[in-house]
Amino acid sequence: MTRRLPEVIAVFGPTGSGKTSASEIVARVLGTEIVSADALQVYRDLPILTNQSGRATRLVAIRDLSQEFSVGEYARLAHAEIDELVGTNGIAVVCGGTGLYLRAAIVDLDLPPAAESSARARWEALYASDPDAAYARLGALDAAAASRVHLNDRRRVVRALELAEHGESLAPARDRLWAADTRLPTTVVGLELSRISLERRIRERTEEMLERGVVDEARRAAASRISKTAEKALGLRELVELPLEQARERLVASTLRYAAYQRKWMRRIEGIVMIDADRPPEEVADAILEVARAG
RNA sequence: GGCGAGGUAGCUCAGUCGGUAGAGCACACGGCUGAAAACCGUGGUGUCGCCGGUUCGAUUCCGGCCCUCGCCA
Repeated sequence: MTRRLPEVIAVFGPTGSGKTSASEIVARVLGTEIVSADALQVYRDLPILTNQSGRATRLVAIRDLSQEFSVGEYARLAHAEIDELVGTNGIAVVCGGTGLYLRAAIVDLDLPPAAESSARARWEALYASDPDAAYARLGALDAAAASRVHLNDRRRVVRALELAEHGESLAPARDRLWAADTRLPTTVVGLELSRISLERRIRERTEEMLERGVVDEARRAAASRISKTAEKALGLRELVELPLEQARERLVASTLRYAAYQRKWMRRIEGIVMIDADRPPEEVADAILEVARAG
């Protein structure tokens, strides 16, 4: 008899680390399903560009391109999916490359509420006309939040003002972003890969995307109404605007850059167990299961 | 071969009326609590094509050479 498994296995890693294939095997072995932690895979009209798996994965392809999406919304949905899987199968696999979303899935971030769009527009306007005044206003309303936010960080200054206006604060009561206290017993695994292997995989995958028709996908997306969150998908603009050769190189380069950013997240997460991902998915899956069983 | 334009950071380029140079992007590091594939902060990484001349001092002015691009042969 193996040791008791955690209720959540979270798999994090850079794009191209093979976390999806490995997680699919893990989920199948454990008789459960995957909850995605990816901010762009939520969009249903970008299956190729955002590397959506052909298999059913929760929280993938749930939004139209015209819709905004956010961590707050994601956190609620993810908790519901995880709780359901744990209820029926005893365990859930969370897999994704968006660091903040992965954290939001496994930790209770206790995010303050969303702002009304009229309030946001009002503060945006103030910031646009006079950033110093907006920042000074924040200092008066919520000094703690102001001290955490830089004057030039328009997005956060505006957000902090929205919250301060309603007696909420951007400065959290408890800092849980990096803390190890999870909602449920959780094992967090990080997939590691040398830069060389990563680059090779990203190049291969980019070729594959082109063969599968990303250019058309991007053209269709660009022609439709697209939200601020969806338009950030790497390569979307380049694939539409640049000649194929240039678009290909830019996509590879920006994906590599993104992978480096994801590595930063991996390093920050407390209690994460790193495993070598430079081997076949079956072996990676075995390694993940082993880590999970070891507690 | 002739004429013209150019050679400055990893890339694209600005600049120095002669006092060893700076932007954007890239890169590195850091931050982040409802846009996170987002947003923000800090950092210049350099034989200023090569050789010589003038000068206290040349990346800058002068001469020669090399290379790139364009036009004409």
